[in-house]
Amino acid sequence: METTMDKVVALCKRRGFIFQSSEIYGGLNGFWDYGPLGVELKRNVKEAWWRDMLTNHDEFSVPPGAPQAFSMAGLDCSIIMHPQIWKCSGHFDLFCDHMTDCRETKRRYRFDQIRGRWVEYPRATQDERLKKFATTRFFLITDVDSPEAGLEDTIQRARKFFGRQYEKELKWQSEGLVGLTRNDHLGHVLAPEASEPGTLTEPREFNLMFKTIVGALGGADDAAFLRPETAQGIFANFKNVVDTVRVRVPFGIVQIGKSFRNEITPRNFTFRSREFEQMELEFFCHPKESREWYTYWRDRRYQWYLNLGLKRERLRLRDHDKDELSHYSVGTADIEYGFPFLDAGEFGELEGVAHRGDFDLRSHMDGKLARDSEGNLAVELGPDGKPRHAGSGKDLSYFDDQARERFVPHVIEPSAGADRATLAFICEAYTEDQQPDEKGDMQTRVLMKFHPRLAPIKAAVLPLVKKDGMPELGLELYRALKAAGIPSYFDQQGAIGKRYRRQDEIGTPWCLTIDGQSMQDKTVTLRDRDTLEQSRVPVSEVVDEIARRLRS
RNA sequence: GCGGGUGUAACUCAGUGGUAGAGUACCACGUUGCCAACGUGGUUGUCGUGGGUUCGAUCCCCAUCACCCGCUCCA
Repeated sequence: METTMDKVVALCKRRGFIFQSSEIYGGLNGFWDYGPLGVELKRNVKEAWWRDMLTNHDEFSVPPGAPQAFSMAGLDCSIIMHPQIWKCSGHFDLFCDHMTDCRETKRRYRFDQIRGRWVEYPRATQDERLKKFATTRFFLITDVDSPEAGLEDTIQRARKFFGRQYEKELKWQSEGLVGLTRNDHLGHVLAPEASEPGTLTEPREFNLMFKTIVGALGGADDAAFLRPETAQGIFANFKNVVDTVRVRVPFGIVQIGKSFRNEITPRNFTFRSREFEQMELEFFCHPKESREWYTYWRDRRYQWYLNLGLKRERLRLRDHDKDELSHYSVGTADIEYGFPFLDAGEFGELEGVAHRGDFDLRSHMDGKLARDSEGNLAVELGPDGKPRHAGSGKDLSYFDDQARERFVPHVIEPSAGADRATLAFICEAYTEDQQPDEKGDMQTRVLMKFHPRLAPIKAAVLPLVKKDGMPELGLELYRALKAAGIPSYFDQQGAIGKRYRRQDEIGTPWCLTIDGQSMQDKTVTLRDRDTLEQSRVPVSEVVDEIARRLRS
C-alpha cells in the first residue's frame, strides 16, 4: 500500500524539491540534493529562522516571555577546525569508538565497553573439543550490567562451557571484571550467548566523524574532522565576539551551516542524513538566570514552528528524562514532529533545546570536563595525571563591569535541523482534497499548503488564453513581481485548470489570471490556493497586495 | 551490520529466454476559454550496475549499489 510518505517522496522527486545525491551513479546513501523548488523552500526556512532570531531582533526591548532585553549576533565558522576542538567538546571520545561484531549472534559491541574475565583451564590442551584453540587461557565476556552479577555470570558461563565437573580446575586470572586490550587474541574470547570462542571480528574503527587531511602533503598526523555540529565554532569564537561587538551577557550568537556525521543507519528520506544543515543559537547568560532563559528559549522555539504552520497535534515539546541527558546537561527538551514515516504516536526530533551549563567554555579553557565520582564536573585526567584532553588555556570567562563580577557564562542551546524542519514543513503541507472539475465531478487535488513565507514560488501569472494581448499584459505583471523581489512563475501553457493544479502541487499561494476583462479595465483575478476563491485586483496594485499578504 | 522486499520511459506500473509496452506527463499545431478539456502528430529507455550461464538474458545464476520494511545502532 502506498503511504503518505511514499506520495510525499514521489512528489518531491517529480516536482524538483529533493533528489537523491549522485543519482546518475546509483545514488549515495545518506546524501540528498535540493532541486530548483527545494532550494527555494529550504532557503526560506533558513531565512525565516535568521530573520526571526537575528535580523528582526530588537535588543532594546524585552520580547514577550523573556526575563530581560538581550543582544544577538551572527557568525559563520569554518567547517574544519582544530582537531583539539573535538577532543574538548567530547565528540572525539564518543565518535571514534572501536566496534566488534559477533559473527554467531550478530550482536555488536563497543570494544572499550567489553567486560569479562580471563580464566586458565589447564586441561584444554587435552580436551578434544578445545584442542584446536591451542591455548589454556580463555576470556569470558559478560553482558550483565552490574559488576557483582557480571562476575556471577562469568562463573555460570564457565560451568556451562567447560563442564561443571571441571569447575575446580579453573584458575581465574582476576578478582573483578576487566576489559580487553587491542593485543588480546580474540580467537580465545567467548562472546555472550556464543557457543564457542573466536566469533568476534577484529575491532573496527567506527568513524562517526568524517575524517579528512589538511594540507596537500598531509599525512596521518594532519588528520582533521568535518564538524559534527556548528556549536563548537561559536564557543571557540565566544571571546572574539565579546571583544568586538560590544555585547553584554545575556546575549546570543547564531549560526547556520553544514555539519557531518557518519550515521550508522541513514534512513527515512532526508531525516537522517550524513551531511545536513543546522541552525544553532548559543545563548550566554549568568548561571543564576540560566533556568529562566532555558524555559524562555524552549517555549519560543516551539512557538516558531507553530507560527510557520506545523499543527499542534503533530508537534510536541518533550522534556528529557534524567537518564536521557547528556553528560554535561542539566536540562534538555526536544521539539518533535509526528512524521508520516513514523508509527502513530511516535515523533522525530526537529530541534533540541539544551541547557549546557558551562561545560563547553570551561572545557575549551582547562581541558575536557567529565563528571567525577561525586557527580561534579571536573577536568578529566589521563593516566599521567594531566588533562586527558588539554584545553586552549585561554580565559573564556566574562567580566560584568557593572556588577563587578567575573564568571563563566552558562549556555542555552536551541539547535535546529534545517533539513528536518524543511522535511516537516513538506510533510505538513502535503494535502489531498476534492474539488469539482469543469463537468462538476469531484476530482482529487494534490496541493502543498506551505505557509506563504515558506512557499518556493509566491505567485503565478497565467494568461487565460494565448492571444488578444493577454500574454503581453501577463508578462508585464510578471516582470513587475520579479522587480519587487517576489519569486514568481509565468505560465501560458495548456488549459487554465491544469495550470492551477500545477501551481497547487508546488504550493504557490496565489495565481493571477489575465482574462478578457483585464484587457478592458486593467484588473486581474487573484486566486487563493487553499480556498480557490477569486477576487479582482487592479494590475497596478497586485505587487503591493502580494507583498502585503506575505508580511501578514 | 543482519533478515525480507523492490529496482523497466520524466512519473505510476505491466511484461517476456528471441527486435521493449500502457496510462500519465512533456512538446508542436488546431479548437476551446476560469479549476486535471478535445483532436492530430511527436520526443523519451545501456530493463539499477558489473560479471556468469546461453546461439541469444530485461527475464536464470552470482556479486554489487540504491530505496522500502523489520532488527541492530543512534552524543
